[in-house]
This record gives sequence, structure tokens and C-alpha cells, in this order.
Amino acid sequence: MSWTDERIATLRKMWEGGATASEIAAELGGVSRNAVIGKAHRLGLKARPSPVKANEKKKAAAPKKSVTPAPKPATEARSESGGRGTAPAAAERPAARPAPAQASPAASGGGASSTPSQPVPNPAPDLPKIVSVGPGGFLRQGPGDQQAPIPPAPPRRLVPAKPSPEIADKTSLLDLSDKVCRWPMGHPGEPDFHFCGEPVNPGFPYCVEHCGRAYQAQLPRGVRRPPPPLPFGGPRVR
DNA sequence: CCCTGATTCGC
DNA sequence: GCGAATCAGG
Repeated sequence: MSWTDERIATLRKMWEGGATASEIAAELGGVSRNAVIGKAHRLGLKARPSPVKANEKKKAAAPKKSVTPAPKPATEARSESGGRGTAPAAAERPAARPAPAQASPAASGGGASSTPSQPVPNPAPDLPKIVSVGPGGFLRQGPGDQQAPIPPAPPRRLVPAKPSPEIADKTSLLDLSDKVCRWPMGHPGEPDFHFCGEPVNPGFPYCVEHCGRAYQAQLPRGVRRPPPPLPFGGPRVR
């Protein structure tokens, strides 16, 4: 599986949104958690609460893999991608993951989506920002923080090329704005993946219909909810 | 044990 | 560039 533009875009989005590498790998499919991390680093985006790097002092002795590997007990069988059946359901995470407010260095030179400054002041700068990853691996936002994640509306006419004629009239990742519904249709990486694109329910990132899907009232325990959410596009076929 | 991200290094 | 192997903290 290669890193297409779409897959990289999904990786970027989810990574910056605070999704774990495992979740991203599960969403993308065909790649391991390590691959996601490695790619993220190669893309220049990193800096995220790392359990290992939490307490870093100044400089530690570099543990290098020398040419003379120490005799290690044969504790092999590290299964990565196929081993543990980590639930791919990133959608129904009960607790939202706090997104660390980080200054993106934007190391990529030709990066098209560089957002150096935030023109719109955050109405509630003191409140902890809650960002969770919704179905399809895009960011689920609280109704309050509607600051434009994609501030400049991309010049539509200068888009280099349509990925495929199938989605020519559909809402692609580049077409997203805070005016259109961001509900994903299909799965990222699939040829006809697109977004809903209907006008949003004002104050929400989705249209009225998908707001009904995204924000569901908490029902008492034991109450059976007739249709299991069934995120979008149906179960993944893989 | 499980999870996490970081790093190294052979390919 | 890619990602498995490995490391290391929670």
C-alpha cells in the first residue's frame, strides 16, 4: 500500500486531530501503526504527548543498535499489523482526547495548507479544547468551536486535477469549509470517498441530517437503540 | 500485560 | 522513502 495524497491527507488530519497511530493505521488500512508513525515523522509532523518523551532531560546516552547485537533472549513474535485485533471503531470513543495546542512548524516547504496564524480569535481561549475523531477520521468538533479549521477557501478554479471523474461533482477534502457538511461518505482512500457537502446546520459542522447522527442523546442504560449507528457507507469491506 | 510514540536501520 | 524491530514510558 502506497502513500497516496489522500492517505497522507487523512494521516495528517487525524494525527493533528489527536488520533493515535493505531487508530490512524486502522482507518487507513493496509499499514501498521509503525508505518503511520514513521510516515508522520517523515512528513515533519510530530510533537505529540509521547509517553516516552514526557520527561526528557537534556541528553541521554544514545542507545544504538551496534553491529554486535547483545545476545538477546528469543522473545520474538512481535505481531504488528495483523496480530492484535484492535477495534477499528474510532468513532465511538467514549472520552474525547484533548488536542494539544501546538504550533505547527510547517516544515514542509511546498505545503499548500499552511496555517501560520489564526485570524479568528477563539471566543473561549480558556476552555480546554475537546477534539475527537469522528467516523472517517475527520475531526469532530464541539458546537462551540466553530473557528474555521480551513480558513482560506481554496481557490477552486486552480485545483490541479480531479482525482477521478466519479467524484467530480462531489465534495472532496479540498472542498470542505465551515459552510458545508463534513460527514464522510465512504472511506478515505477509496475511489469515491467524498463528503456530504450539504449546507451545514448553522453552528455545527454537519448538515441537519448528519447532526442527528453525530449528536445523539444519551439514552439510559439498557435502552435498546433501534438502529446501531452504522457510521457511514456501511461496514468496511476488506 | 496492555497501550502509547520515538528511534534506528536494513531494505 | 518505507516500515519492522526495538526501545521506553504510562
